[in-house]
Amino acid sequence: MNDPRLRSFMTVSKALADENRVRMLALLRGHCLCVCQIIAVLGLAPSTISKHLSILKAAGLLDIEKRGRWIHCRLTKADRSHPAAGAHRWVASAIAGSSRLKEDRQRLRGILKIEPEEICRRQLKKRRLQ
Amino acid sequence: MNDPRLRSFMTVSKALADENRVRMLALLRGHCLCVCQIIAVLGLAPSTISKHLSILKAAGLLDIEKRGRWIHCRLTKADRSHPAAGAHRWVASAIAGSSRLKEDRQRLRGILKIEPEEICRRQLKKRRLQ
DNA sequence: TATATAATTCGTTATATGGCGAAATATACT
DNA sequence: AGTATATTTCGCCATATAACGAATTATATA
Repeated sequence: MNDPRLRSFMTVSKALADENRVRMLALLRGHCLCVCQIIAVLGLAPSTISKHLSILKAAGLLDIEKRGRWIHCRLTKADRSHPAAGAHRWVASAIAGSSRLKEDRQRLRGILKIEPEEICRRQLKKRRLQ
Repeated sequence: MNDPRLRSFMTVSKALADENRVRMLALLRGHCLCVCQIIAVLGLAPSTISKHLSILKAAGLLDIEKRGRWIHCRLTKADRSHPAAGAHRWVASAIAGSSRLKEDRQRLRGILKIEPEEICRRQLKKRRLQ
């Protein structure tokens, strides 16, 4: 079965079928974020976040840009023919008004006031204590 | 956590995260079908199809109408504010051109030429042989 | 009322998925 | 070159999900 159209659709729909990944997409709406910032907002292990990001990237829902040791993520813009484009529109309209995502945005505002270096330092310290 | 907006979105996105359920939605685009017809096209066990249908219904993606012993399914139309409405639009645009779904439509054309009673009779006979 | 039957529910099994921590990788800094 | 560190990969475990067949339910028909 070689059906690229259906397969890429399924990759996107499966990517959207996890609440934490949807939270990530919501965070990235309007922001380009460093992985450590996403970790800080969602409160999941770095390895977990990393896996989620790779799933979203494979689905064409976000782009990853490497800047030295830091990795920055942003929602994809281009290619209206790819399922991901329509998915972004759907997600944006469907999740408007979610209280949980609102809390995430609130937490993000706090995070954005701190330097990324400081965020990473705190996460490292926290992990060493455990 | 009481977040109806996000919860209903997740119910829909999880409903879309299975290939066989997407096949069902594609079949129902433009047709109102009996459960036995869907079984005949997809070739899955009745109990499996039934479970998938209940998931799609719970997500607000299809309506079920009981006509005697037969149950007819159709895509939902109403309520543009529900995530399901946007989902229908996204799915329709994203899966256009899938070869697998085209094959399903082809098979459906054959099925639609047979009386539903005859379909059920054949399925019953087949199951009894096993 | 008894039987046939379209569909569902239930119980079981196999596979997929999400989560973590430890180890590995890659890049900056000394 | 060697060390620190941001992120990823890997291996493991727990849970979720999809599939089936058997038993059940609900409706039509004899």
